[in-house]
Amino acid sequence: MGRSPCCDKTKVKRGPWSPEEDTILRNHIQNHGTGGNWIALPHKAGLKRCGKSCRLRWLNYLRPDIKLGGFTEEEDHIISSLYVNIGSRWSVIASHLQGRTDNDVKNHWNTKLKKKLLTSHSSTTIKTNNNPVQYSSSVFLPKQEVDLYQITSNSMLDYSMEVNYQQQLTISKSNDNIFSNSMSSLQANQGMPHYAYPTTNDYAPSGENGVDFDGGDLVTGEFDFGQVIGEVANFNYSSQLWP
DNA sequence: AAGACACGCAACCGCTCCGTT
DNA sequence: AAACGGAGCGGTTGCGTGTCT
Repeated sequence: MGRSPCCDKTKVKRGPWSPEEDTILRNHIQNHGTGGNWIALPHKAGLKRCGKSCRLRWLNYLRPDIKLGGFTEEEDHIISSLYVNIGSRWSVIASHLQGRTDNDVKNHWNTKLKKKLLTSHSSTTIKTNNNPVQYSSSVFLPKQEVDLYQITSNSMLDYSMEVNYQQQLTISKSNDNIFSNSMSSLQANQGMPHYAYPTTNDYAPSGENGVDFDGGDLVTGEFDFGQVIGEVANFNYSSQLWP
C-alpha cells in the first residue's frame, strides 16, 4: 500500500493557473508568508488548489525575484559545466543562476542545451593498450558517471583490447544480448575495432568505490554502453567549459 | 487553408529526504 | 528506534503554439 496522497484530488482544481488565482496566492504569501506549511496554505488563502501546486506556482512563477526571458550564453555555460560535474541536480544548478528555477533550468536543458551539445562536435583521446586513438562524439557526461566509470582527470578512458577473466565473469551476469548489442553499437559508432572492450576501470562491481548500482548499469544489463562511451568521449570538451 | 508534426513550457506525479513526535 | 507527514526534487506528461507540407 502506497502512502496517502497529500490532498483529495477530486476536490482541488488542477491545470493552468488563472490570473485571479495567481493574485490570491501572491497576496496571501506577501501578507502572511507561507506559514511553513504548504499543505494548509491553499485553505487559508481560499484557493481550491493542492498545497504542492501552490508551492510550485509560487517558487517557479510568482516569486518576485524570478528572472524571465531567455537564457544567456553565460547561463548556458554555467548549466553545461555544472551538469557535467554534478549531473541532473537541477535545484543545485538553479541555485547558481540568479532568479532561475530548477524547472526552468531543467526545461532549458531538455529542450535546448542538450540538442545544442548533441549537434556540436568534439573529440578526445582514448588511450588503448596500444596507441592512442581519436574518437569523436557529441554527448555529455554527468559527474556521477565520471565517478562511476573512473574517468581520470585528463579525461582519458583506458581500453583493453581483450576482455579479461574478471570482466567475463561480470559480463556473464548481465544480459548477454544487451551487452553484446551495446558493444557492437559502440564499436560501430566510434569506429573502434571489434575487439575493443572496456577494462574493469570503466565500471565497478556493485557497491565498489561508494558507487551504488541499483539499476541501469553494465552489471544489470540495462546499461546503454554506446551512449556512455559517447559521453566519455565528449567529456574532454565538456570539461573545458569548467574554468 | 488545413492538417500533421515539432517544440517549449507549465504542471503534475511519485519518490526520497528529513524533521518531528 | 520507528512511524509519520510535509517539503523538496527530478522525471514525465499534456497542452498551446509555431512551423512545415
